[in-house]
Amino acid sequence: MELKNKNCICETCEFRHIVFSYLDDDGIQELCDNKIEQAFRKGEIINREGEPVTSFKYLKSGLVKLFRTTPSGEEQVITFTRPFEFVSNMSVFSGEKYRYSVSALEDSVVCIVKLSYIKDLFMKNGSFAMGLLTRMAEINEKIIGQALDLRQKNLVGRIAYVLLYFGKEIYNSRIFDLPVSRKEIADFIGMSTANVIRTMSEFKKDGIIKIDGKTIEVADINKLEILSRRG
Amino acid sequence: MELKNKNCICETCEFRHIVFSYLDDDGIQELCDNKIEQAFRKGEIINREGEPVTSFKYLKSGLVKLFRTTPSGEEQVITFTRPFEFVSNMSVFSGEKYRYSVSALEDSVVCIVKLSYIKDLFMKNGSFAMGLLTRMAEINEKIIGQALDLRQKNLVGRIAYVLLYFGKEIYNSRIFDLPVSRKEIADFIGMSTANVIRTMSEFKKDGIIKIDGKTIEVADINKLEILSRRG
DNA sequence: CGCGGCTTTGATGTTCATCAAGTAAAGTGG
DNA sequence: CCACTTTACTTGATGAACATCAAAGCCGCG
Repeated sequence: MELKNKNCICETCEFRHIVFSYLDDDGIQELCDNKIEQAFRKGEIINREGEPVTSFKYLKSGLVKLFRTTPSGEEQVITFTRPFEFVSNMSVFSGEKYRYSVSALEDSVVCIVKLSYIKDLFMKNGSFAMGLLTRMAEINEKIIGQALDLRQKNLVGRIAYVLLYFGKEIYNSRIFDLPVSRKEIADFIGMSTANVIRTMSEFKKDGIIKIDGKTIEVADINKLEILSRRG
Repeated sequence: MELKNKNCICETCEFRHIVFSYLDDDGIQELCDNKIEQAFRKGEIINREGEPVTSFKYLKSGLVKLFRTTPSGEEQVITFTRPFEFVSNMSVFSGEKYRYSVSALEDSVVCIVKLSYIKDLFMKNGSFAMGLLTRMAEINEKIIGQALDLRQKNLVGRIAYVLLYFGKEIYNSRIFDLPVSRKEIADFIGMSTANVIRTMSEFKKDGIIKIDGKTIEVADINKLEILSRRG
């Protein structure tokens, strides 16, 4: 976990157009002064459920998972997010403690902004506030929609859905390396690890996907989509 | 579906302290001028999934359910909400169309505010914006948390959870009339109607609850809570 | 009064979790 | 770099949990 307070490069950050599109150059400069970047290696925890929220964070690069731990000690994976989706989630404003944990699935860089600064900005700059609200709304809709999508499907449908999700939403490629273990997929779709593996093996036997360890190749996307829909 | 553009009584509306606590008297007066009240009878649709969002709505009195319809035509119930939780949900800012349908489970009154007015207010009044964001965040956390809670439980645990939810969160009473059919409970917890009924009958047999049609009395809340936790 | 929808219960079958045992892979310390 | 340990993965067999089907009773409503 390495801390680098780089020279300010926010002016050219591609993020600017997504999150802070309503800030002028002075505003961006000020943001920069209140921001640090932090790098996390694969597997490291970025936020821990229950700990106080002290800053506003967003993912600059990498891939993370949101999850929570049930009273009985099992992990529930809530969703996976790429850059341009916030890491802090709504916990920032809705409470003083993180509702979910966040960990890095790939090496990731997180921008960390003083919470008081973001709140101040939010109060003063209506456009910024509107942009932030809209973005947060989208993220929540995604999480809720995913949960509902999965809920209505059976095992086969859920596996197909997840594979399509990684292929289309996360990697935008027919071939990709799964960033998660089979168990994490199980924790995401709410099924047992053994059955996740079994179902993936069957997809392989049926020529729908090819598997080599973590590497997945979608061989028959049509069939996968049918399975996802009908599941 | 009856429309009444009452004389303005927003100054004394208990809502004021929840949603619009950061508006002064002039602000409230203005809000009133941009608002109408609409009454819905039990069973009526307030918002329909897929239709354009034209106004900002919140529940003044009554009880509603949020739901969506799956491609195969089944209903998925997302959550139930009482007054002080918004009806519009995040759809208002995150997209032009409603993501979910909303219908009245009891006779309900909805306040309808011009969307452009709310957006304008949001832009100009930072405190209002902050209050709104916080509230919306809470609602989303509730929905997501409920979905995750239910996901980790088995049939028995889910039924126990739902009964406790109605008793504690919705009615705050040991005896209450279920505002939903058995099928709607099934659509909420993601189990079959037959098994919802069966499980409730077993709770009755075991003396955990008493059932008389829609009327439920929680006889042994301890046992119910244990079942909910262990389920 | 009769129809349709909601409720109830039993019987049956499918789906999925669990257990177990073995293999591969990945980290760990010498 | 190798032996060791641990963790992830895989597959089969078994049983539990749950859906589905069916038939009957109930209730509200036109």
